[in-house]
Amino acid sequence: MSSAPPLRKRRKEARPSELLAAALELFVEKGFAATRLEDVASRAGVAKGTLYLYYENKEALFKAVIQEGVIPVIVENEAIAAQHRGSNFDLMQILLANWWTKIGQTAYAGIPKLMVAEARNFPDLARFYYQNVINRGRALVGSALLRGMESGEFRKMDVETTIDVVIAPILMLLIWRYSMNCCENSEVHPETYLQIHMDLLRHGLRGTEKETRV
Amino acid sequence: MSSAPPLRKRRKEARPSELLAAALELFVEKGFAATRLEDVASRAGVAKGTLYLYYENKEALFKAVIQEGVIPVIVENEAIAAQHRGSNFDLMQILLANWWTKIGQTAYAGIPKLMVAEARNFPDLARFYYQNVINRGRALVGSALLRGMESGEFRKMDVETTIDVVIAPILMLLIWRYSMNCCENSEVHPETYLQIHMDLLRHGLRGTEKETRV
Amino acid sequence: MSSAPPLRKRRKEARPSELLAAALELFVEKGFAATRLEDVASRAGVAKGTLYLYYENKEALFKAVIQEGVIPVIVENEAIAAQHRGSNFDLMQILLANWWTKIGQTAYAGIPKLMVAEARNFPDLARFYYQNVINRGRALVGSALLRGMESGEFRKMDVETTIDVVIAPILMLLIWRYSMNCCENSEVHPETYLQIHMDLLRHGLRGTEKETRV
Amino acid sequence: MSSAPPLRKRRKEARPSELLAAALELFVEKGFAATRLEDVASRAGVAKGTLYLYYENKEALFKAVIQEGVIPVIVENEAIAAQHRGSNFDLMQILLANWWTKIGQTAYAGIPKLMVAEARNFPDLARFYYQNVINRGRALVGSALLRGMESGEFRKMDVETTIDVVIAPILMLLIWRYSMNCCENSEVHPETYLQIHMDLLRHGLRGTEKETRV
DNA sequence: TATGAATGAGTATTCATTCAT
DNA sequence: AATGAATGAATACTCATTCAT
Repeated sequence: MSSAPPLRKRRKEARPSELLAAALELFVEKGFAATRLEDVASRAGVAKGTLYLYYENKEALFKAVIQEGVIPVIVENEAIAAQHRGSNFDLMQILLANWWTKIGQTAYAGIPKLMVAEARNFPDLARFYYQNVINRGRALVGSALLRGMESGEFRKMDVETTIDVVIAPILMLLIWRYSMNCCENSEVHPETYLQIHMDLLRHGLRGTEKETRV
Repeated sequence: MSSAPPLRKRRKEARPSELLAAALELFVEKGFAATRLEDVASRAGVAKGTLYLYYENKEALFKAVIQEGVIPVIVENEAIAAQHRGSNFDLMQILLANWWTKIGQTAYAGIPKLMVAEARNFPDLARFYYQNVINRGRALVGSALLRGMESGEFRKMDVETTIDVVIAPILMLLIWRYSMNCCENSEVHPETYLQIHMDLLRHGLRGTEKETRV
Repeated sequence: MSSAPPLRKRRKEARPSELLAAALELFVEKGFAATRLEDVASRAGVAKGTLYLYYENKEALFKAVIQEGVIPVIVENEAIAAQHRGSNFDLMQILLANWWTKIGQTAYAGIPKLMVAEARNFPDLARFYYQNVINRGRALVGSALLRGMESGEFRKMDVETTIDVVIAPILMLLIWRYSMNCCENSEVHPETYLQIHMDLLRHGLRGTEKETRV
Repeated sequence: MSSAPPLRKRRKEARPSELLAAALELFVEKGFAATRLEDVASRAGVAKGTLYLYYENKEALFKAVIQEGVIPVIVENEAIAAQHRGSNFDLMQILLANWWTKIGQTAYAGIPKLMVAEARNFPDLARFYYQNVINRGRALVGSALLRGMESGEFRKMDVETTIDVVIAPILMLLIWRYSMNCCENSEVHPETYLQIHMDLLRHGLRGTEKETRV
């Protein structure tokens, strides 16, 4: 009780992240449409109306979840990529590792499945996510692939399409976990999965020796 | 049995599949929750109440859609695999081609996204789908991979996990198409995509020359 | 039970007017915004959802009330005016008498006050009412005034403004009854009120003898 | 007491009228129910909670607005009438002119419509308004009419009812302005309107020459 | 069989009011 | 006195399901 800020204030500052955490959990668990804001509020320990003091509506809440949770990782990865020198395949591994740590192993891991499931019904959200997450993520992979192809580290392929093929298993890993996990034997070991994916890619993307020499 | 059966009877017998077709389209387009049974009925040319003569409720209709949808193609592919001799990579290409023709290019293409989106809400349906579609699909890929590894055509890897990595981009192609397609530049060219996927796999799975010789 | 139409059908045909009557009562009693559709429905003896089978939403219900109740009287009066020959003051008396019988002495009498009270908050409704009721009512009075001025029956005055002055006491009579009626001694005797209004108008509008002769 | 009192104190004492002014504007603009107390507070430059230090609740605020609004003008007109000698029609014109200046051309002009719209919901307020404003206003007009009839300046008519007929267009002018003004061509020119009203009255009320002589 | 009229549970959002600071 | 964070009651509208015809 010495010099702590008043309780009211302390709570006010903590509210947004408490609300975002509760919203993330419920969105991931039940989907966007099926999540009741009253449940979000009560999980965060406040009343329904309080939520509206911080977020204008359900969509704004969702966007905030994405904004706070996912975009920072994209930004981090953009910085990593900008500084990186050397093997482009190594870069992709580093980006993946960071993404896995910050997203794949956290509560945010449920977001890709959430987006896939709700995109059609909430085009605004889909567009927001597409522009702020997907597009930027694709750009990261794309530039690594492009530079690798130019340097001879990778074979020459259609870059835009290759991006999607490269990303797909990574997304699918999470989508799987948050959809079909009901079925017992569907337990994938993520680290093994990612390792095999990258292993296949290493061989699959590799330029011919001739090209590499050049 | 000379001419076609009387119209009314034909109609009556055709009802279930007409309803399923209408339901598939709408479920795929809007998702389960957002699909109105009235719309399903009117697209099938009947009144709302009629639907309930054939399916107990919305959930039963959904299950019927899924169950009718995909299994026949699995059966076909199982026959193809049983007869196949020679390169296991070729076999995988053949299975994929058949699957693409029968599923990927038809209205059933929307089912994977639908299952992913709704699995959590319909655990027993998810289990059904898992056992009858996913497991059998995985088994097909798995035996091709296994035989390929044994023959030296493929490198040795953890088979179960590799199955998932191999399948993931194929599923993701469809999931993508039925979720994020709202966003302009997300136009993937499926044939190119699949070709690159198989191309990466060909190189990625290939056994070392040494092993192959053995 | 001889040849009566089935109960269901009979009720279906009666619904709209039952709903409109209930809506009129409640709108007039509580105002548009404060009227709960659930109350309208239950006063009409149906459930909330049933209302939506007949009227798309609250505003549509309101417009229907006006359409069914008020506009026909306007139409009648337009027909009366079209056929009328002779004194324009007499015409105004006839129009007023009809309006008083069909509106002023029925449940629709509450509508002017309703519109005045809610117009600002529901501009769509206001516009609808203005165009379909007020404008046409003003036109009726306006053409009587104009012809009367041309024939010398009335003095020459600014017609558009005179219309409003002539109509005002008539509207105010109803507005008064549905607002300040709470106060005991505010009991106006409508027939006397209207008679005095017309009496004042008769003298007030009268052309000079000179003009009349012309 | 030389200079103005300290700012803070002046502020405090000015609060109530600042709040009433803000409330009047908003009540008139949006109606009672649609006015948000937060908007009233912020227009008056205080926080929401502050409002409750001065007025117990929304209803109390509304009552205060009405009570402060109009009575002073009634008092003025009562004084004018008490002193007046000569033509009773002239007196009515003078009273109207004063009322128009002090009410019709100020923010108070919105009060009649406000009272009409809300009287049903606030019966005791309506009674207050009736007794303190309407009744006293009617009495002013009534005594002018009565004396005019006695002197032969006006025809003999039912005084109580004539009062209402005479007042109606004046009230309606303001009611109109604050309700249906949304609709384009409903632009009334107030001065013309009032002039025509008084003009009609002058002729309408006039006693027969015979009577006048007596 | 087939219809479609009727039902009523379920939810995002607003805002008057309270009260800890 | 003044603030503004927190509360929770209140309501339009949708749609799966039922059942009289």
